[in-house]
Amino acid sequence: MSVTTLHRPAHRDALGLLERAFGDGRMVTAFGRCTVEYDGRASSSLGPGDRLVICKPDGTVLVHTDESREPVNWQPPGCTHRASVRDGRLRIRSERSSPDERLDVAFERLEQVTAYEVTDRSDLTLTGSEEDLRQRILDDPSLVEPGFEPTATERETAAGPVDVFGEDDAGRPVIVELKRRRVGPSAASQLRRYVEAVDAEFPDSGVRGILVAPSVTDRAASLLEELDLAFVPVAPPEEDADGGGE
Amino acid sequence: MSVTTLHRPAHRDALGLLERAFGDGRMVTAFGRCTVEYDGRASSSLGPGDRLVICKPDGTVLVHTDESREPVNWQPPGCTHRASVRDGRLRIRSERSSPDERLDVAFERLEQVTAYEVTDRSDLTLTGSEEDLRQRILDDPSLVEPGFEPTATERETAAGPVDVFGEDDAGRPVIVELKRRRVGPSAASQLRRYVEAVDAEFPDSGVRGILVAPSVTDRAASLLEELDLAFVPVAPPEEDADGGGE
DNA sequence: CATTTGATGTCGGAT
DNA sequence: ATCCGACGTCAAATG
Repeated sequence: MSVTTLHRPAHRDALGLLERAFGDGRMVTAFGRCTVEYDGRASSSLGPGDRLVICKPDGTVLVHTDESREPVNWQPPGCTHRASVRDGRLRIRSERSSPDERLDVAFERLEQVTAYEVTDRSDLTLTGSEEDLRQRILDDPSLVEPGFEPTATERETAAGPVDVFGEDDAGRPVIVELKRRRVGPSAASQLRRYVEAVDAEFPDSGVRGILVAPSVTDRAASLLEELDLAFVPVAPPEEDADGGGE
Repeated sequence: MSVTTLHRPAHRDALGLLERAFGDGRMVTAFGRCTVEYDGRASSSLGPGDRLVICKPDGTVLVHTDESREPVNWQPPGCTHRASVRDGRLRIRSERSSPDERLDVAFERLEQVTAYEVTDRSDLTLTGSEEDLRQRILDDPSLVEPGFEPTATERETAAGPVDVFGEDDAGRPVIVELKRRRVGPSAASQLRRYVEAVDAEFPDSGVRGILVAPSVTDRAASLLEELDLAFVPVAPPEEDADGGGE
């Protein structure tokens, strides 16, 4: 059976299903009125309300309300779940160490508990990432500027790895920092740190820094100018402009 | 009825439930073997597999596998969901504009569909945030250094708002940058931008920058030294050190 | 709207 | 394990 559901279960029955599901690696959802306590990197307390709780076999817990993409409370992968009944409430506790963190959900009313068998899986293929932008630059370095010649990607510097490293037509070292979307001041600072690091490696070589992104904010533009860094606009990856459909 | 569940429903029945649930603002979960296509800020394609799909009345869609805290695909709040049946598959489409984004889930096997009525809600109270750290500093400025006197929080500068602004015992302007956890080089850069901005406001006033955080990485430490910025360690917010019984 | 920054960010990769 | 930067980051506060 791929899905097992209990509707308004007795605690005893819900507990049994949860323990079996946790034991054999099934994913679980529980819905009902509950409170949630979290303690770890921070601490939080959530009063009674209707929430959907998801427990994954990898140790993840998600507590979702009917709003927002983000869970109101959660536990990351690697935790261990336990279910129990105390004070007439069904409880789900999920813990981990390093860092020590603990999440407690206590249901005062449990509407439904479901266990899912997840067998099939496929991988996601994503396009439009910074990696794609780098590939575009490597395919056509003149997108950065005529005469630019990439010599390395992810080149290590004292300030961290540089996206694309190369030389301009005058033989000067060029550091290219890629961003897939409009950037703020922090990207300029980041680029500047790289330039300084490489400048220390090759004193007086005239190291240049070029930020490649769709666009920059005003503040970032000022900062780039002040730091003597260049900005090269690149169009964001083409939408499949297939007006399509309907 | 607070929860409505259909087990291995006919498409027609599932469609009806989805349309009703979308119409009257209920939250929905659907589990089964499906493919997912996304196009918007990036594009992605997800082959057939077992996933839990959550549609919220605020326009959120989450597609979860049995691993990871993060949905493998999603749509943020503000989208509009529609359900349909085409090519013998139950489909859920969620779209929004600005930016134009579209998510399509197509079930080739639908194990269960559930609609939830979410009524109750409470607010989360969280402690241990940067805001808490600021409050601690303001309560006891000597945590930064003896003689430090805060004069403003979120003080505006050309580089953005400064966490805590004040004066040291010699009357020099002090910029305090707070971080709730161990910091890397970017925090040092950020602080440096603030210092430069304030230095431009008060030339030759000897503006100082102090980073307050639990700890810093080696690279950040070097950078701080190089930039002539100070670091003051603060213990992370106390865990309720109630060793507590097992 | 756009900008900026924090987050229990999470995640993946490299050391 | 720590460090580092990307992310379809998200979400809130602010102009």
